[in-house]
Amino acid sequence: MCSVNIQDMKAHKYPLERLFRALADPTRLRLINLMAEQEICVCYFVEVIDAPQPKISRHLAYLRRAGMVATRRDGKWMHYRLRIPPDLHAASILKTTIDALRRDKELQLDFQRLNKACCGPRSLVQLIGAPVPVETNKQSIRANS
Amino acid sequence: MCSVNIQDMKAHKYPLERLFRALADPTRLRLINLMAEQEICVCYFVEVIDAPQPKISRHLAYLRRAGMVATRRDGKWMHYRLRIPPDLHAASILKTTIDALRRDKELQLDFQRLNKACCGPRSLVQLIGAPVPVETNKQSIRANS
DNA sequence: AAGCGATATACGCTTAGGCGAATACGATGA
DNA sequence: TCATCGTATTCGCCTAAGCGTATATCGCTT
Repeated sequence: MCSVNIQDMKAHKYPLERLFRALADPTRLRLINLMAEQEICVCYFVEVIDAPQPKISRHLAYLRRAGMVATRRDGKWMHYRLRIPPDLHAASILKTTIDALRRDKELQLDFQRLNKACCGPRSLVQLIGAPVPVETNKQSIRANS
Repeated sequence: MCSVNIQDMKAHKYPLERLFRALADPTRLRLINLMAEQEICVCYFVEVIDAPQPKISRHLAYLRRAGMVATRRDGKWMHYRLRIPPDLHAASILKTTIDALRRDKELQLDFQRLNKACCGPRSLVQLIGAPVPVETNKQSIRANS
């Protein structure tokens, strides 16, 4: 269920290199920002980021190969959540990154769009019965803040 | 003297993206590790990392364009030092990165090679009168540790 | 001014990785 | 089992950026 295929991980010279490559893309930063608190369904990513679905899936696949997210299937829907890196330095870097993203005006709009898509009058939840995001990851990425 | 050409900086969507791209390369991580405590002359980078000089210069130029290093000319020699990012989150990420690099066995060897190149019996200092590295950056990147 | 040592840049090539469009896959429900 | 919906992957194209080699630039020294 939580597919994280070790074989898929590209071998980089230093462990942190993989983390930095994963973080070096604006779309992936937006995805990570949205997943910071909650497990999120792919359909919300597509709605909020307003990009072609294959683009979203490709970046999620990149994060999966980098070992940064875990997945959970729920019928037709696929949910993604952040994984806390086992390495303490990497975890610290990711946490600081998320804190920085939360302060970005533009990324705050993503949360607004997520709320609207999720709970608004014409939300996906009501229109097609999409699953409501749930706070998971109890030992959350922000638990130590 | 401290050339940091703002125009050169490539425009990325989010400020952190530039930082992550700069950190997403093994050679640049080695350079950053070596500069963590001291201003370093290019000739030592070439000696320690044991790579073609143009490769070193190119990666240093990348770091310069990303605003991560400052330079000081001393006759024929060019010294590079880390700049503390003005953004607090970026500074924190860089500091954590350096802490992580210091724990890497392979990168510790770089310091050993630096010591040998600098102070050993057949050191560059003695052979060609290369400048001795000096601890600069008094408000050092590690000052707040 | 000429020559040399230290460093920087230009050139051509190669690869990683981004994109849109098309298509494949997998689960559900008729 | 077949259609549909949500998601993933493939394809072809393009750009960023890595590399080695060659060459340019910049200070110093004579």
